[in-house]
Formats: sequence, C-alpha cells, structure tokens
Amino acid sequence: MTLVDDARSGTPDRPPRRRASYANGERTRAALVQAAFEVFAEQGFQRLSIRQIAEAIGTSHTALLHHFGSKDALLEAVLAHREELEGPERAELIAERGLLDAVPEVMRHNATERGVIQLDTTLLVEAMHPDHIAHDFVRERDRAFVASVREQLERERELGRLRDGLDLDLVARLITAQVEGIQLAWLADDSIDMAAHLEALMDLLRAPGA
Amino acid sequence: MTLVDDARSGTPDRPPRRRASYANGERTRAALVQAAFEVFAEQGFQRLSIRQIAEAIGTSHTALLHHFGSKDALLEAVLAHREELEGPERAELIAERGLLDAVPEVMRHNATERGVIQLDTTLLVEAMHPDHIAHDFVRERDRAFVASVREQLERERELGRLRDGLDLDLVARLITAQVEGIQLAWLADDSIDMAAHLEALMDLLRAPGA
DNA sequence: GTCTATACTGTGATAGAC
DNA sequence: GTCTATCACAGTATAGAC
Repeated sequence: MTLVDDARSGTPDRPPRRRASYANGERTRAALVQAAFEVFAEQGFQRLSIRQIAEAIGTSHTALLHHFGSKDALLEAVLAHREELEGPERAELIAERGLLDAVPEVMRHNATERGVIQLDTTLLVEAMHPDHIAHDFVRERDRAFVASVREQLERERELGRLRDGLDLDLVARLITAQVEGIQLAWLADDSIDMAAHLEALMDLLRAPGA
Repeated sequence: MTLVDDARSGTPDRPPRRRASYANGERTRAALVQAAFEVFAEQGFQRLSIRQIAEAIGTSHTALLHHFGSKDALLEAVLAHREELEGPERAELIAERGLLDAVPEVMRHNATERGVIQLDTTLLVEAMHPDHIAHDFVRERDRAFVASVREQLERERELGRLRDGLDLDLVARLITAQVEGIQLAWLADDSIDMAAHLEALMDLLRAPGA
C-alpha cells in the first residue's frame, strides 16, 4: 500500500531525470504531474495559486499553464496520475479479500493521504457544473467506480456473503456515496474513524452469520 | 414543506421608514440575506462574484461587504437563514413520522432545492480548513445535526424499530455522511434518486419485520 | 447607518519574443 | 518550450457623501 515513494527533495530549478522512454515534452509533463501530486498531497490544491504551485515545484506558472492549459486541468492530470498509481493496488486488494473486507481497508489507507483526499473531494465539488473542464472526467471516474463496486457486490452475492433482497445498483451507489460523505466529514474532523464507519455499513450488508 | 416563499415583509432590524422595493431602496441586512438566498438557490454561489451577486440583488458589491464583511460571511449568513427557515419544519416532520420514515422525505424535499444544496455542499468543502471564516459555524452545525440524528435514533430504538446491536453514535454519523455523500453525487448527476438511497439505508437499519 | 467611489493586491489566463 | 509582459477580473479596504 505504498504510494508517492519517489520524493523529490532539494530545490530543482527545472524538472530533471525520470525515465527516457518518453518524448521530451511528455517527460517534462509527467515530471510536473508527479511533482504537483506531491505538492497537492502535502498542501492541498484549493488555496494554492498557480504561481505558488509553480514555485513549490521549481518552475514558472506560465510553464505549468503551457503544459496543462489551466489550473483545473492540472488538477485533473494529477488525479488521473493518482488513479494510475493506486487503482491496480486497490483492485488487487479487493480481488484478494472481497469487497466487504477490502473497503474498510481502503479507507484505512485513505486516512494516511489527507492532501490527496482533500484534492479529490475538492474536484468532486468543483466539477459539479456541466461546463467545468473536469466534469466529464469526474463523471466517468465516478461511473467506473460505481460499476466496479457493483461487479464486486455480485461476486460477494455469489459467495453467499450478502444479505438477501438487496438492489445491487442502489447499494453500489450507497457505498460510493458513503465513502465520499465520510471523507468529507473526516476532512473537517480527522478524529472520525473512516474505516470503522465503512465497516459498519458493510456489516449491515453482510448475510446474517457470514 | 414550503420554503423561500418570499417573506420579505418585515425588516425586523430597523424601524421601517420606507417600504423596500426591489429596485433601489434601502435594504436591511435581513432583506439582503433573503435576496441573496434566492440568488444562491437559483444560480449557486461559487461561480458568482460579489459584484454579480450584488447586481442580481440590486445593490452594490461594496454595500454587501459593508453588511457582511466578506463573501464567505455572506454565505454563512445565508445558510444560517436557511436553517432558520427549514430547521423547525424538519424537526416537526421527524417528530411526527420518526427518523426512519422522515429522512427519505427530507431528501425528497432537498431534491427540489438544487441551488441550496449546492451552496451547502460548497461551504462544507471550503470550510474544511480550520482557519476558514465559516469553519466553526460548519463544525457546530454538523455536530448539532449528528447529535439530533442520534437522539432520534434512540427514540426509534425505544419503539423497537431498530435492528439490534447498532452503535448509535456510529450510525448517526453514517446517516449524516450518507446524506452529504448522496447530495454530492446528485449534484453531478441529478438522475440519482436521493430519497431511494436513504430509504435503502434506513431499511438496513430497521428491525426485521418492523 | 447606508451606500458610493476608488484603488490595491493577487488571481487565472493569453500573446508573443526568444 | 520557456519567459516577459500584460490582461481582465477577483476579493478586499478605506474614505467620505448622504
């Protein structure tokens, strides 16, 4: 469950290094995304101006805009990068342990990533408007997430672990909303135990005696 | 369940010298709040500048700032106003029908107030930071809401309507987070049936056969 | 007390020279 | 691809007119 291992320390004047298998432009872009991810995870996104972000990374704000076009597009790129990092690990965890057991575990992990969760929640709210640049991205990611939860619920049902009579479409959305809702609450009050709450929800869904 | 029915009649803060018309009269703070509420409910908050808000109301942006001090303070005042309007009605509904039946009903009502829900969710996210001007307000409102839910859960338990073995503190928070999470999802996709989802959650909490 | 006029700083974004 | 202006607009502050 390790993420964001590659710490870029020091004060890089330009984004250096990284694998050379990309074209020059894309390599720069990828390095900027990685650096921005670390800045956001640590300091959040909302309250940082493009200029501050650029300074923390070690580049100019116009360079950032050149690569991403807008502040929100940068945010979107960073979240896509996160999904690239964490998605496979999360999928593996769920495949191994089953959804009911894995979800609380995922929340336990999320609780170690305050900046990223804040980032995620921020985008969720800002991209509400259909004409927001990241609206489609958020919608699609959300759709994929719910679909994946639904699929895993079916597996749990086949294994006899689920309570009878559940509408899986509804329940998949319920779980997703619970994750986002409890993250929102946790961001304002980090004494909230996110894993315990998802555990409680999962227990409600579990077949009696399972 | 009527709200925002225009109760601009009385201006309780000051002796009514001249009747306030919508064009260019004098405006008490309460009238500004009411007018701002209507603007926010219709057009949201985030994307409107103070100048745009003022124009929609029919005043100047500096007049708004004179009364409220900042944009966020205006938002806070409007949400407090909303709670004043809706709080009692909601409490009455819950007292009459019990929490399990009332919550889906509240969601049905909320689904008619897109702008207000958007406002609420926006503030929830923006006030995450401890040094945000509305942070304490949001925390306190949230605390009170959870406490109220918890109290109503106890009533349901006494009436034998609740499943056994529930941790009421946890469940109260679970319900609150579900409400906020499903509202967040609904804001991005209004084909989501918020009431149905809360109904499903309530069914999970209900004692078998109740 | 209520509002207007004006200006300041910082924001995201754009255009064009290198 | 990057940097140097420069943009329009944001939120805010203050001084003073009614």
